[in-house]
Amino acid sequence: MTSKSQSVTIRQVAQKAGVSVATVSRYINHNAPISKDVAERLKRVMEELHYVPHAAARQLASRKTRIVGLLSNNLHNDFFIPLLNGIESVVRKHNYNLVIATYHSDSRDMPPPIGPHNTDGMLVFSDGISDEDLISLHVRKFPMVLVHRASPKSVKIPSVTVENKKITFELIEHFIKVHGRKRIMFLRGPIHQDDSYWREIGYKSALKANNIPFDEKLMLNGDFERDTARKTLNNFIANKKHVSFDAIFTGDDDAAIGVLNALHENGYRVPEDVSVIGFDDLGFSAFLNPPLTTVSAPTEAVGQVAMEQLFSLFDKQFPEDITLLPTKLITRRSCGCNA
Amino acid sequence: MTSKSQSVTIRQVAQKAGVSVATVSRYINHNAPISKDVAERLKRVMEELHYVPHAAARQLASRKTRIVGLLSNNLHNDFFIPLLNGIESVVRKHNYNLVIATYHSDSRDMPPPIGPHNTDGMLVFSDGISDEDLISLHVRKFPMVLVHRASPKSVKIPSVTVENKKITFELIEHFIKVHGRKRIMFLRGPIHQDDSYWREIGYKSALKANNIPFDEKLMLNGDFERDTARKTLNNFIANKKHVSFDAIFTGDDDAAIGVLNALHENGYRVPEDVSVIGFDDLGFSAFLNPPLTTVSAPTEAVGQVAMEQLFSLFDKQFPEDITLLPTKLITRRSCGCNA
DNA sequence: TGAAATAATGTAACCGGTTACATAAAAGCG
DNA sequence: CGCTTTTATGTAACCGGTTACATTATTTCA
Repeated sequence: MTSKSQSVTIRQVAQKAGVSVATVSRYINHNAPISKDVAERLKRVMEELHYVPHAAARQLASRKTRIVGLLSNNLHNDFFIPLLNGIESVVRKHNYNLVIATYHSDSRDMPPPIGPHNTDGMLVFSDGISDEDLISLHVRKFPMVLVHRASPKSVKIPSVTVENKKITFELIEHFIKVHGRKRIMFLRGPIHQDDSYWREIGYKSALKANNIPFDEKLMLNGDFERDTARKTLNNFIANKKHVSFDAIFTGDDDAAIGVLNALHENGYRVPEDVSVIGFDDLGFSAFLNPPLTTVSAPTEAVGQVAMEQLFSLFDKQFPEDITLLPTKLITRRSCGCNA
Repeated sequence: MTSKSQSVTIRQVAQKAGVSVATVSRYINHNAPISKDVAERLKRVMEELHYVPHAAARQLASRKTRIVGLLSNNLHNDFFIPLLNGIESVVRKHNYNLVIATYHSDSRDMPPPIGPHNTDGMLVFSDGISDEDLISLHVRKFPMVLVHRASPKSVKIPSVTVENKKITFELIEHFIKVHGRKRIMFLRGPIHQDDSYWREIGYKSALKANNIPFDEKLMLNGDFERDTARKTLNNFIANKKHVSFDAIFTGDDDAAIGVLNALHENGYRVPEDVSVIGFDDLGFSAFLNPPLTTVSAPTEAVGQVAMEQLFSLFDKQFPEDITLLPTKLITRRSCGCNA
């Protein structure tokens, strides 16, 4: 053994088995008939040599990476666990690899770390990448599926997310009709985030349908993040003592944690003083203090469906433009139910 | 434009800029002096052509992938969010890509999806891969760092995890000395899991130090998972009504959720009837019902440190064999404190 | 039974970069 | 000012696979 840790190549296998490299390649890829005895010989030799085909060489020659990407602006939300599990299960089933990267389009001069140069396609979560970049990749035929994000208007990139508007309408009406709340705060998510947009629409239309005027002072930024939500609400309470509120739709469950925290720190009782509803129904939500009323969203299924759609694009099949998975209100104590 | 979506190659760039491919390569990699005007010309041409170097080709030629892997047996625990964030931040800083894969060594006949053939090194989380495979990779000089797992005895693979034994000793004593508990249950994690092992040692030694006999009926499998923990405890309660218990160390916070759930379903009050302590201090833990007493573990830092160590291996530097990050008991209501 | 189809394999070009080696021009220097 | 260094660039082999094309052996079948 020389000092250079030379890896075993297909030619070494071929030589040792007394066949050509083409035959070895065919054996590896099962894409041409191989005689019984040659196959057995190859199997044995490959084991003896611990041969594993070099991924980059295969990729270069075959023009396929068997890698799919997931691009996101960050990985902070607990929500990623079910999403990732859904994605990963499908990737594994198809025998692909998954690369995960975060990217903010404001990190200009850096191109997205995932693209046609290193993957066969990708899932785009949220607003990590600009419409412009998205369109540019799409016209170059790079397979993509959007997750919790709408396609830019000028193109049709498949998009998978959950029903937001209708359920938000319902939950706001729940505040109003079941618990008699009128001063309902909405912590929206990141600006331009698509779920947040539709939740906002649902929020406003429910207010309107119930003759409650929209008060922009009650719509704050929660960023779908624990810490932002907590800070935002703390600031609000500190600076706007005169602005009353009796309910909060926190945007999502992660933000709900920050909200419960801030309310608690400031002496508000939930649900007596303030009624609270989240979104996602993460694993811990039923066990918060108080148990969180929330919207159950099939996040793992979103990941699975999106990834299946990406694979269907590889086969030149075209999924629905928009796939909306169903959501459902889960009432627990934080809104005032089950007291 | 021909119908084949031929990607732009380095030769096209070279030709259009009137230089050789070697010069283009040098410009891309900044590894040799380039004259000012050639550099500018190349920059312009590359932009015009939307040139992006083909990853596989670079990998094949340079013998480096600039990809690191994370191998795990699953991605179910919320604990992964901080871990992934720690890992990802370091990966991004070094301008690498991250591939994530799950793998059970019992899925025999399949080799691990991550290895020398497609990455420059990897982080191994937990028991997804056998000692045997680990050793085999290690002797072939594949850079690895273990996360929350000990190195096989016969080799020295750097390992990063948290202080388990001492803190578990402390928290068990907390049950005993502060809250007068004597029938303390321990839900261990997956068998052979290293953290679980040391927590078990800490548990037993605390019992011994306080003259409480170890009762094996009180040590059950919780798997560090919500659902397993809930089922295990439900079964226990159903089948062993005669076996009393007044405290539970749940193993980790995720399992704590299942435990709180099961206790609630069976009419036990926490902390009055049963005192509960978790491990990890995940984001939601302070807001469970009741707020969970737990051990704060620097999970994000574990991810960062492990990944930094992996990169240091690339530079032929050798980190500590074992890195133990500090842990701390956080008392909240579930144990009986702050009542 | 001879022609056509099929099975099994080999040869060598090619995928798109990197880099060792060579060379020419410019700069440094005694 | 001739000689050594340094700067800037080009040529072409090479990384480890895949696959088009060619070839021979074996079946199939009218």
